[in-house]
Amino acid sequence: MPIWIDDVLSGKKKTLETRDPNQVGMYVCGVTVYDRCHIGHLRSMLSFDALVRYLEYQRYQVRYVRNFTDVDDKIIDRAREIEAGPDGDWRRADRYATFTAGDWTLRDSDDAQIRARADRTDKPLALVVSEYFIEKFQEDFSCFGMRAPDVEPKVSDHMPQIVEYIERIIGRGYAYEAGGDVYFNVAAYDGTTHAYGKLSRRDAAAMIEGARVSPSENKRNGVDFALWKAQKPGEPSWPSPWGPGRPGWHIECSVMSTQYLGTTFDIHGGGKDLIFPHHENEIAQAEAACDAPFCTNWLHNGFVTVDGVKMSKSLGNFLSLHDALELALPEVWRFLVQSVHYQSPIDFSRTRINEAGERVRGSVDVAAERVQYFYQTLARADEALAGRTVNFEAPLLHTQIAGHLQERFCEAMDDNFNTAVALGLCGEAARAINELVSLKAKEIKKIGEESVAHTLHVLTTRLREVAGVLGLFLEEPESFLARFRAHELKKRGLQADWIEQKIAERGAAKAERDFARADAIRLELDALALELRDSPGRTDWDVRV
RNA sequence: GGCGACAUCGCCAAGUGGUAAGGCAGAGGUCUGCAAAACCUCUAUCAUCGGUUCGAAUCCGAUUGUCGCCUCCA
Repeated sequence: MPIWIDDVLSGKKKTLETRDPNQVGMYVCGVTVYDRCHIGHLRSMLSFDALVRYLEYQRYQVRYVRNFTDVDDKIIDRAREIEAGPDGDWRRADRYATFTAGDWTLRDSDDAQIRARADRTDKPLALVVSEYFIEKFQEDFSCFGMRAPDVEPKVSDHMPQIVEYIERIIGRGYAYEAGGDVYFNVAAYDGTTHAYGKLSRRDAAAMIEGARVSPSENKRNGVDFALWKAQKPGEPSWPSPWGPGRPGWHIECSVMSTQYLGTTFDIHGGGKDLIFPHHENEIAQAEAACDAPFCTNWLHNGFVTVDGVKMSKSLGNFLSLHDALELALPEVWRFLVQSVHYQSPIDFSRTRINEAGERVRGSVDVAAERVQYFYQTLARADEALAGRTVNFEAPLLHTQIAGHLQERFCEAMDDNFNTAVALGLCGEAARAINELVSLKAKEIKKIGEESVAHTLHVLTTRLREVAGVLGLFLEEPESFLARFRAHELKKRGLQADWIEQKIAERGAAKAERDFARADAIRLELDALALELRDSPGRTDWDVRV
């Protein structure tokens, strides 16, 4: 079955065609390492992680490249701020207006560590900054169990290639040197067989017409963009035919993607915000340098909004990965990301009380509850199946879902990676499992014990397989649920021992048929969002999200 | 100002020509000492208006509203 994708370049939904029918070359724009990552980065990484996993499930051999941009203006700015020290004027800049005390604590701690590292090396501070945040990236993302890229190239390791690439663009007449800078000549490029603006659907002529060149720049036209920037005092630099300097933003992705995937490759991904100018310029540079089509399929993930507003640096309303992990376990975030189609915005919210006084569940909390539900379901099924031999000849029940889960899952994923529908199917499977598990002995006898066991076995196996493609429900249920409880208790400052003791007291009261006292204890725990579940001979408890 | 996207049940969210997935919340039920969990049942004609079509949430036009890109951003 073909995979249909919504390709941004052609603007159409089309079948995924790859150069080699068995292989996919895929490049995803990683992060510029000047600060900690936030849940916008997470969303992007997880969206493309699901995509890679699904392609591999469909037996494609995927070569996955994700870069680090470790040479950039913002990194240099950060280095300057660190140099100025924690009491510098930079602290009062607008972009820090929304910083909380907690934000500053983390910030100061990062800066202090970077400074300490810089003291032990001769490297420019900016490179120490980027190395530090690459490490933090790896640390912060390690718990998500993402499929690791095959290559994670860094700009600083590719200077000769970048210089050579720029020389090629100049050689073909699409770029010019001016005062140690090199600029891409949009007018020259667009005037040929190329079309600048084809990805973002902009009219190059109008942009060239309307753009202004600021007096401080050496550009011939305002839309021209820097391929190489001459060194300014105090900046890290590398040698080049145009004098010491550093690459502009965009060029690194053209160079590194074509180096590792070939001049024409299959999939390019990134956040929607990168369409213009970043990806537009990547295409222009690559097609100017290589004279071959660049990437053939472009996919962009939607934004994360916070209470309906786009999360952005300038608004200061972003949630760092660090804070996100205090709120919820990695798998909950993964579930949240995949419960929404990758192109749609995801609104992140906490549970709140609205104007009408109603409790409105926040998206993270709903996701947490669903993940808990799935693991509880699997735990019940495992328990029901423990020590049983399955008769595969017994008639299958719930055939719509048990017999066709994989098929329907693939249908959903083939349709532009619709993980939202895919998770809906997982929910159907879980409901069927719960239905079977809660059957009474005589109902089971009536239906056929072997049929029930066979169906349960098929449902759990298929559910795990299919959800596993999305990176979900791979853990042992008991181990996940234990961590889940621990995490929730910690957030609320509760102790498991204390709860167990309360439950024991309630058990004693129940044994004496002192139901008033038992109910009082139940209510006390209920007020703390703790649920008790009585079953013959034992009382289980859980946290309500 | 230029360009683009979106508007689906109280909330979240799938659905790109064939008659509205799913989740949360709500109501009723099974179960239970009472509960909870789990399961069952119920709850929408898709912003408005007009058009194309045998047939539209899905295509076209207009209107209203929200948002995004054009400056850093996944």
